[in-house]
Amino acid sequence: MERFAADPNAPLAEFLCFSVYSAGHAFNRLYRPLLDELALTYPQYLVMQLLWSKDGRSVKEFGQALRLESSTLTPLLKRLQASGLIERKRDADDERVVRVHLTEKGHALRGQAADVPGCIAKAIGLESDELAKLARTLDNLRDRITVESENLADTT
Amino acid sequence: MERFAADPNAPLAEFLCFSVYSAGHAFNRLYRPLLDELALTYPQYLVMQLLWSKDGRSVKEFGQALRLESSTLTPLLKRLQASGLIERKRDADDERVVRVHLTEKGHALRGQAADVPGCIAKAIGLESDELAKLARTLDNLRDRITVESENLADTT
DNA sequence: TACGATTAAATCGTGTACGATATATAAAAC
DNA sequence: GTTTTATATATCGTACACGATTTAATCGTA
Repeated sequence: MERFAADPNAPLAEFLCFSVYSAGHAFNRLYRPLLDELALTYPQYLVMQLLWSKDGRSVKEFGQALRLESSTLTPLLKRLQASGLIERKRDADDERVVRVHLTEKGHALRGQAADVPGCIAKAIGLESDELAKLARTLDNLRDRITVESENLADTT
Repeated sequence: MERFAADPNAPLAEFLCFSVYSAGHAFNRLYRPLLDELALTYPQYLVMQLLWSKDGRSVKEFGQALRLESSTLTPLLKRLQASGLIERKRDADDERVVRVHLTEKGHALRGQAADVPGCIAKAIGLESDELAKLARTLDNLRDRITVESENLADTT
């Protein structure tokens, strides 16, 4: 392997990686108390969002949209099925494909989830312009989210 | 729970969350082939970095630096101990505290890891100025990382 | 049309991550 | 000085997340 240790940007790059890593955890902790009320995890919530926008997606489509492998999605979808929110059926035209459909209960959950995006937006507390800039410093964002996350947890 | 669904930033906020979430995965996939050569995971690598900069840290200090809980760190540190890279000892002055020290092997790994930051910096491909702006769009960053990650995996 | 190659999911093993809880030690309060 | 409180790790159960591999179905092409 080549050596790039002399690159002066090397430490900054690693700081950025850690910022993303820890910001991800912070977001997860922010979502958790909201999604607990829906008995969903964050990845499950993402799957439900996709289904609410378009029903009958294949496992592959979820993988492309969420950048996840079938080894992650298959167990996740089975858990959503066990919760009674979705059904999984082999495609009649192509038996390799598994298509996911919302149940009554899955449709009904949509109303309950309507609050979530607004709560997140409020917790993040950014204007549309700033969102487009994607948070000038992820570290500051992470800290703010952590505080908001704790506040949300307190009032729940 | 209050309703904020009318907030026009709500969808943007959720997009940002997903950007961070998926960028985190992308970084992980970028690091994996590099860290495989060291037989480390990314969180284990972070712990080693902290130890290389200052030995004898407590579990709590790792938790504060990495924003992780003891329920995450304890098993992780036990695995590093099982690999022979670190030792865990109760602090003599305060028996509640567990302090972590590098072994010979742990010290030696530092040299092997010297390449990693430069490889990451190169893969991300940003100047110092841009790093300070923290990637104007995390989605673009994620895509670039994914490509670089695949390239790295090919040549390994 | 047969058969090798490709594709879509599923399975398996390992390693995070967390909240809730437990345990042991130390500090504080009385 | 004992009892309460706080602190530092550890344990447990659940759920991602991945790479490697497997299985089954479809496609390509000779």
